[in-house]
Amino acid sequence: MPDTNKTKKRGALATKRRILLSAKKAFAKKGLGGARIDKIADSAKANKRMIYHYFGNKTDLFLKVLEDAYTDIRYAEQQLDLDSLPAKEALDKLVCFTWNYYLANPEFITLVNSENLHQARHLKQSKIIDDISQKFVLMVERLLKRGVAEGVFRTGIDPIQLNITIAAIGYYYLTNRYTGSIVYKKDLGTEEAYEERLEFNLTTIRRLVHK
Amino acid sequence: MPDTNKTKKRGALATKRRILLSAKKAFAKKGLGGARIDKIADSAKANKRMIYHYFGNKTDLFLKVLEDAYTDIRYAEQQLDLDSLPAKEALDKLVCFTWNYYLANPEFITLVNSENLHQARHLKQSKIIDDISQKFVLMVERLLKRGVAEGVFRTGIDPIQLNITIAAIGYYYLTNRYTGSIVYKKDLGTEEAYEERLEFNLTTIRRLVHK
DNA sequence: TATGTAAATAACTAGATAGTGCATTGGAGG
DNA sequence: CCTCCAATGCACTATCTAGTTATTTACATA
Repeated sequence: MPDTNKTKKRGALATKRRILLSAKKAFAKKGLGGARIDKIADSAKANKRMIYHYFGNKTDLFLKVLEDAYTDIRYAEQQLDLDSLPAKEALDKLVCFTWNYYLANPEFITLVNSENLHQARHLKQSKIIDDISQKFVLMVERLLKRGVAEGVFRTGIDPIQLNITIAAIGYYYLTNRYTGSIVYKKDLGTEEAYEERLEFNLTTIRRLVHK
Repeated sequence: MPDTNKTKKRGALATKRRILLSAKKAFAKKGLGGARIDKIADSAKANKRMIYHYFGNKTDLFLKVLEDAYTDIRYAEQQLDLDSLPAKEALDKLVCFTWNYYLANPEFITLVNSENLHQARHLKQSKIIDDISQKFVLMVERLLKRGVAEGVFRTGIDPIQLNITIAAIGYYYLTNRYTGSIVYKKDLGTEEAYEERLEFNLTTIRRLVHK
């Protein structure tokens, strides 16, 4: 019988998954440089040797974690099915989704931050990122065109700049809420503060595209 | 003759300055965890011992670098003299200034990023941040009120949310331009790309406050 | 010129840290 | 039951790192 590849001799796949999950947490919390291989192995209830066995080295492990993070968010975006909604509602939905995704998956933000600190050195080598990104950009492009056709969006909006802006107003708030809470002398990390911010972001984007 | 405290026996003040400058570069490039005390000492053309002599330890040095970075930007903002301009022009000026400051002082961004990764643990202990931040928040508050009085801004805009948004749309673009260039298959780091982004940001904020 | 003191240096320590060589184990196929 | 190999475990290394101890050097003042 050939190997089913579902579970090898001794839970190989499960071990791999545990390592990836622990690595994601560690890299998100401490960055590539700050995360420790020994601690990742421990918290994955695996042996350090397995990390090198399955992933080669620390930076390869980091790349894999990063690729998975991008794959996950891009997949979730595709499930939004924006094409079946009126443009205005679709855009609102995208803004809400982006915000809620960041909130529910804080590792995504800090992983991306860490990679940008390294000037995307690892992601540049990735062979899967191009594919999954393209669909996402096209989706927003279609949405903008449709909004113009429906007569609710103005013309001439660059989809890339819009995408970046939607990400920025959520992402920045969440990454910088710690220093922000000190500078503005207000706890930006409460449930009410989050709701207030989402409302403000919806206004910002609606006004940006409005005719 | 008592010590003038300008330059002690052997360039103490100059050594301190060189250490701070090197530390700023190192922390900005690698983060608190990634920066190396030995390398900071070397590139400051100082001895490692001097770092401990003048700054105590690594985290204290980091806090000092961070405090200086905040002091610098808040000081520069005060020089804008927004109160003497019509509200609309003043707001444009603030958006441009923020963008150009980030562009000209990339260390500021990465230092703040690093501190947020640590949940502002160090800045919380700072005794000077509160003071310098307050003036800044009040400045934007006055600007918004004046814009309403002049009849050019709508009412009910939260100055904190506006501040955060102005920072976000510049800051996020610049920190994430590396992964962004891959995702959007477009070099976001060119001079033209920067000009395009600033233009877009001005539009975003103008539309956000517009009556 | 002598002297006290701050500035600077070098060598060291104790503990981490990424990565490896090699032995062991356990389960699937024969 | 046996055999084989992927999965696992353990101990080791070479290097690095924050922080320290002990010492020397240079200058301002008397």
